[in-house]
Amino acid sequence: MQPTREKILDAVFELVYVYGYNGTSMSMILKKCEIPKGSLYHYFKSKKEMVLVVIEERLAPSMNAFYDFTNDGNKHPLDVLIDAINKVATKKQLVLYGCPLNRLNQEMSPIDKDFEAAITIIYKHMRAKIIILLGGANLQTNTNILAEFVIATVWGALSLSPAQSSEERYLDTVTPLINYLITLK
Amino acid sequence: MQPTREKILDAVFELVYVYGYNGTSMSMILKKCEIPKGSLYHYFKSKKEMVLVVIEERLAPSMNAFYDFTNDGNKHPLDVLIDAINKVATKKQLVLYGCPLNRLNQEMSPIDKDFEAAITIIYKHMRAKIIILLGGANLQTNTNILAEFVIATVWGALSLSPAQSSEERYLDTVTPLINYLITLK
DNA sequence: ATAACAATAGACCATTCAGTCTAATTGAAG
DNA sequence: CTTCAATTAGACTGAATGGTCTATTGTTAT
Repeated sequence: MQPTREKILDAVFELVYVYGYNGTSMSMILKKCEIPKGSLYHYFKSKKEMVLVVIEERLAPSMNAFYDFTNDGNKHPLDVLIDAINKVATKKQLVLYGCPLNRLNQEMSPIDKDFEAAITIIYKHMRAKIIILLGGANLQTNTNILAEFVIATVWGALSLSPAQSSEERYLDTVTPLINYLITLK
Repeated sequence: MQPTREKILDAVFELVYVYGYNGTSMSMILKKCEIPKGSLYHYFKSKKEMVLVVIEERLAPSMNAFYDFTNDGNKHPLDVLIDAINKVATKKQLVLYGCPLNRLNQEMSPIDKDFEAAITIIYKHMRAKIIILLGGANLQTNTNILAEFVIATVWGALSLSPAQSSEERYLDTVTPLINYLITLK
């Protein structure tokens, strides 16, 4: 069986992803984990501190996994990037709820410096990986700007009304992005 | 002096924009308006109903104003669109907090059907206006997809970490989008 | 002037919130 | 077995939540 602390982090990650920080209550978390309150507060001293741990131990790894391009050997960097963009479509939760980092960012960054800082670190790490990847392509374009553009477009595409969200719609929305990237080769 | 009902709607719009639906309490609203609770509940029967009214009477008009292209006479449709994209940079609040429709969408659409419906109506209306605009350009591309791509990219660019948000950064992020649009002429 | 309704005023309510506290239970080390 | 800390357990707290209720004040029509 999963250790209590890990069980809590998993539950908090999922609940905050869907309901947001302010939309997730401690009682929802306790119910989902089926643990007593004393256990939770034994591991974490407050709700905020707990979610900050979730950002580090759950959100950061899941984002980094997505932008880990080290395996791709001799492909053109832009094709590696395009593959990553397409791969997003296969993750049902992403298509349905959007990027968890972006969601939390929009909710919390404007109102809490600690969240903003934690989220910004992950964002910059992602962006750095893309910039490094694109660096190997000798493009005419500014790769810093290009990396940010790609992230913005993917995040935006994932945030379009969940009402009609689907794998196809995401891929449609992202088609011009891919067309543009191809022209840069 | 502004009528009470309008004063409430303005305050709720601003507070929900920054703090989100769940992050905005009735007491925050009452404090900002400096009105007693009885007045507020005289005009609105609940928090939810009140915010739905804000969506209709404040959010929808402010979004529609942005995508009203009727005035531009003989310009190329793509230039009209590019102007609109650039104009976003001049709105400090947009650059700082992101698109209010997108923010509310991400927070509420996954968890409340009524919010999702109200937000989707505004979104579709915006998109329709862009599609009509692009229709006058006889492009080789699918204008439906292109419209969604543009909205996604702008929303995404506005959502990138508020920590370093600025007019310049937004314009940078959006540069590849504009470059791409120019190639379609 | 008075009736009738709209609007203001804020005390009050049940519930939920995040968080505390003490006690019981477990598990590992000696 | 005993000791001692880690963990589980959940009753409890004070503050904040969204919402109700009754009383008062303004305004307008007759």
